[in-house]
Amino acid sequence: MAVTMQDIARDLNVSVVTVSKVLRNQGRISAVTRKRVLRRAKDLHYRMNWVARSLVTRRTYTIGLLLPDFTHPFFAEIARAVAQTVRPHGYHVIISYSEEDPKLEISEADSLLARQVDGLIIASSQPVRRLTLFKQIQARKVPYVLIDRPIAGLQAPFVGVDNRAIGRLATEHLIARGCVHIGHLRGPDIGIAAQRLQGYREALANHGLRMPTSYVVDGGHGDQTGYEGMRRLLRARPIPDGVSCYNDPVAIGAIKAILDLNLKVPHDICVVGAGNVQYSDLLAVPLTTVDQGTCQIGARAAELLMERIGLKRPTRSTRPKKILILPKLIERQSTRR
Amino acid sequence: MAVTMQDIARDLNVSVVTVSKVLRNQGRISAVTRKRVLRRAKDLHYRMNWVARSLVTRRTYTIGLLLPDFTHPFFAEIARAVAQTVRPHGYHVIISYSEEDPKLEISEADSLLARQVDGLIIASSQPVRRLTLFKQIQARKVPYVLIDRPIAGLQAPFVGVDNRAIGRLATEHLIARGCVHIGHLRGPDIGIAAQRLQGYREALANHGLRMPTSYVVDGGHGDQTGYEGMRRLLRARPIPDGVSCYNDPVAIGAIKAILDLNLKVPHDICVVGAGNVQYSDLLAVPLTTVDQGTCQIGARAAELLMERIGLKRPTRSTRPKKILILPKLIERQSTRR
DNA sequence: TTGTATTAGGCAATCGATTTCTTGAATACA
DNA sequence: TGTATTCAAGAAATCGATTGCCTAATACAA
Repeated sequence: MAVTMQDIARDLNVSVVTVSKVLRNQGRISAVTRKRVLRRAKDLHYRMNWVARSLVTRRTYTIGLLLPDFTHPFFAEIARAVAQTVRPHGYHVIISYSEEDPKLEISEADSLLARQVDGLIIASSQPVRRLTLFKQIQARKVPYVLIDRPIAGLQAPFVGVDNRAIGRLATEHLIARGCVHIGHLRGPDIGIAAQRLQGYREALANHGLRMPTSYVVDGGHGDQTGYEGMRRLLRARPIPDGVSCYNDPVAIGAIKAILDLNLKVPHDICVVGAGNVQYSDLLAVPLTTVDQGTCQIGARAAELLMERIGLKRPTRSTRPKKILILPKLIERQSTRR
Repeated sequence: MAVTMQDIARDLNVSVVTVSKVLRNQGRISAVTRKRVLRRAKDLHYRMNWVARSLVTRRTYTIGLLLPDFTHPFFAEIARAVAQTVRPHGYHVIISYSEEDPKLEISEADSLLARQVDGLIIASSQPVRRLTLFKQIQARKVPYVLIDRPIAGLQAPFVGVDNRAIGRLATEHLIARGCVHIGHLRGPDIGIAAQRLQGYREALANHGLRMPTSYVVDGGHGDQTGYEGMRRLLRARPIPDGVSCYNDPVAIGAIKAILDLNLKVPHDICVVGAGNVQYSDLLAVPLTTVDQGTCQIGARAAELLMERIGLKRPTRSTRPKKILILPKLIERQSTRR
């Protein structure tokens, strides 16, 4: 059986209350008693039972992190940043993943709440306009922060990257590198992909450029689909001399397609990805990409959550913060000419 | 305030005990009462308070996963496999990472134990012969399983990959592909790297081959060091026509070095990595590698832990299991000729 | 001397469940 | 009819802490 405060109290002929107070540095305790308690606690290798404490304080010092998939480097890095940020506050992170399944996401969220987590960070895969999950969480008055994927029509704190800026940055970089026929391999995802596409268009517009509609092609979200998308894009005339891609895997697929046609990257065609995934610099042609500040997303989200957990009274007054991380262009081989 | 069993009991004029029994499907309860309780619970959106339950049952249905770094795809995948495996048992996973810092690892383990986790899975970064951490855990009688890195002199369940087999498989594959001058870029890590090196030597010996000592070169553990290692290896005479590498990043660096000298992979030199990291097939030359069954490691470790948590009496009788996952060769471009 | 503060520490209730033991009523059996 | 058995439900103790209020002792001021 583990050592409890009772054991210490009994040994020292004091009450558990006294022990508890000493161990929390709280209340008025004489130096002598304090020393005795501390001493005995150390001797017995006493460790607090956090479950018991949590029951009465209603704080578990645990947050839930609900992601679609933490194998993906993007989410893995977020997880690390979150864990790192909350650690100094004495918090731990319970992970959970939904595999992009809205039902599973709800049941996992439920189960995290049952464990009395003090807060939640969610990259939700709920379909648009399905707010039940969030309403439930709100009803339980558990603070939460959304990340990566904003939910339309929801008043909730959010941390994500500025996807329009990503599209803009990538495209402007191509323009700066002298590309004049700039295509875009767009992604499948409605929200994010659409915004990156919009950024692409904005950049063009800002520079008074117009591209044929055949320059925007669906590139899916993986290297396979990126490859196929690029094949299609390469049939456009004039052949593009620059491509901005929905994400890195798509860009990698695109580069393959280009090389397979005996064209050169970046000599004939420049390629920009987005995401700055690990190993981006180990590829056939190291990929210029837009870094989406993954660490920052995790860290800011965690900070925001800590803040909201901190204030007991959920201040209805202030509107929930939305934080947009500014992406940053990372130039590598694939556009350097 | 959240709904408790009390609320249900009061509403129905029954005792909490009855409610508790119904909700756990335990004890003798009449169909009528059961229905009433269930009904009311649903109406009030009752959710169990797991903290309270844990206090008395001494089960938190939570395990701790202590890794050096879960940003690394290897560990990320293990984390996923673990979470997936324990989910059906009603378990959740608290993650913690040590950043390869033994001190931090100890304090994190401590803090996980204070949270009353039911078990621990650890990829430890304790230096050799420092068993204090594990002795501590054992003293608390919390089941644990080591993964990836075995700890010498410790009687503890372990799940990892057979590293000798990795070296052997890689090298035998090169032999099968007709390579006759086979080098090895070894890693820095004493335990694992040494075993892979040994596997390399075994394979050669099994086929009656002998290589000059200059064929074994330190390749570090990243692509940068792998690049440099390969440069050195390329100065050996005769120039190797096959290289087995400590891990994938090293192999990727090696391929770069080879290509930079205007040699062709696999035509002039075959390269085999180890680890089968994500994106291995997106590289300049898709990399033949030895898959180390990452998922399996996580899954088996989790199963083992569930098993040990299951039996109340820690059976001292059976010696702790050591499970070695058999690696598997994945052939891609870099050796296909 | 009396009254008021201050200090050190403990009592009892509480958090929200589970567990063990009882109890009273209904039913079965002799 | 009397006794044994079964059944549904509850009382009380418990898990290991925290919290608010109380008390006794000492110090200080009037």
